[in-house]
Amino acid sequence: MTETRWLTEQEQEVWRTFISAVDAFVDHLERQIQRDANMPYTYYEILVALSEAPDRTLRMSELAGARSSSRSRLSHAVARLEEVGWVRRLACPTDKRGALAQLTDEGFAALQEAAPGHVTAVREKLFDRLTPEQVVALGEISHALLDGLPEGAARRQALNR
Amino acid sequence: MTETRWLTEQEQEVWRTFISAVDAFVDHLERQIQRDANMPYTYYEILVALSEAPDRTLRMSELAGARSSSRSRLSHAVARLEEVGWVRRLACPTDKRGALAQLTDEGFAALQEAAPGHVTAVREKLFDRLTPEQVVALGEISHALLDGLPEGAARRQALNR
DNA sequence: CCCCCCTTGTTGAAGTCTCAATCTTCTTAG
DNA sequence: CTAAGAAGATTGAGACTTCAACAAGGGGGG
Repeated sequence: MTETRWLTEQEQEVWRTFISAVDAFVDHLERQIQRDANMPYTYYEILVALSEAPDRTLRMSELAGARSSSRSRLSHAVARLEEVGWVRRLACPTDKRGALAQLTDEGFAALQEAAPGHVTAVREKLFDRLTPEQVVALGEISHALLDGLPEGAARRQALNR
Repeated sequence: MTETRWLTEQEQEVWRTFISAVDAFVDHLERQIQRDANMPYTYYEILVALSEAPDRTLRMSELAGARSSSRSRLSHAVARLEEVGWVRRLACPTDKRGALAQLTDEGFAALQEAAPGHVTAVREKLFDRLTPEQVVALGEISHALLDGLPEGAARRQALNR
C-alpha cells in the first residue's frame, strides 16, 4: 500500500465547505418534503419515477435501478406507500417472479401537491443563488463526480434515457 | 401564493445530475467508512470533531452544533460510541446540566486507522477528478449554497473558527 | 428433460434518526 | 430571593435503512 496523499490546506477548506453545504442542503430538502407532503424524500423520488413511467407503472427492479436503491429498501418503501394508498402492486404478466408498482390516482395527486414546494425550494436554495456560469460549472463537476463512481453507472443510464 | 417558477430544461438536467452525483458520492463514502471502520459516517464525524478539540473533549451541545446534529441524535450516538469504548462521558464542572464527551485512546486509534482510507476516497472520487479551476468553483458554489441555508449558520461558524 | 445456478422480490432483525415528552439546572425579571 | 421561562441533555416510540437469509421462478448446459 502506497503512502496516503493527504489533502492540502485549500482542498481541506473546499472539502469541508462542500460537505457542509451538501449536508445542509439535503437536510433542508428532506425536511421541506417531510413537512409539506408528509413523506420522506426517497418516497417522493419513487413517486416521481413512477409518474414518468408509461402507465405510471414500473417493475420493482427497474424502479430500484432508477433510484439506485436496494431491492430490499424499495420493497419496504413500496409496502409503506401501498399502506397509505399511493402505490399499488400488480403481478407481472411476463415473469411470475416479478412485481409491478403502479402509482394510484391518490399518489399522483399527492405528488402534484408536493411538487411546487419542492421545486421552489430547489430554485430558491440552489439556482437563485448561483450565476449562470456557476450553474454550468456545477453541471460539469457533477458529471465528473458521477463518472468516477461505480454506483453512478445506473444513475448515468437513467439520465441518458 | 405566487406562481411556481418551474425549472428550465437546462436546470432540470443540472439538477438531476447534481443530486445523483451527490447521492452516489455520499453513498460511496458512507459505505467505505462502514466497511473499513465499522461505523456510520456520522459517527466518524463525531470522532473527528472530538479529536480536534482541546483535550479531545467537547460539551454535547458544542458537538451537536459543530456537526449540525440534533441533541437527541448526538445523545444516541454518543451512547453507542460509549458502548464500544471509543468515547467516554464526563460531568461538566461548570454547569451541572452539561455533559462532556471525550475521545478515548481506543477511539483515537480507531480514527487513525479509518482516516487514510477516507481521505483516499475523497481524493480519488472528488479532487482527482476535478481541474484546479473546478475545485475553486466548487468552493465558491458551496459557499453560496451554505449562505442561503438557515441550517448552514452553525456550519459556517464552525468553518470560520 | 433436468439439475444447477442466477435473478427477482420479500422478510425479519438490528441499527440509526426523528420527534415529542421529560427532567434537571441555569438565568433573569420583578 | 423567587418564580417562570430558557437551555442542556436524555429517553422511548415509531419510522426508515441495511444486511443476511430466504422463497420462488427463470434459463441454459449436459
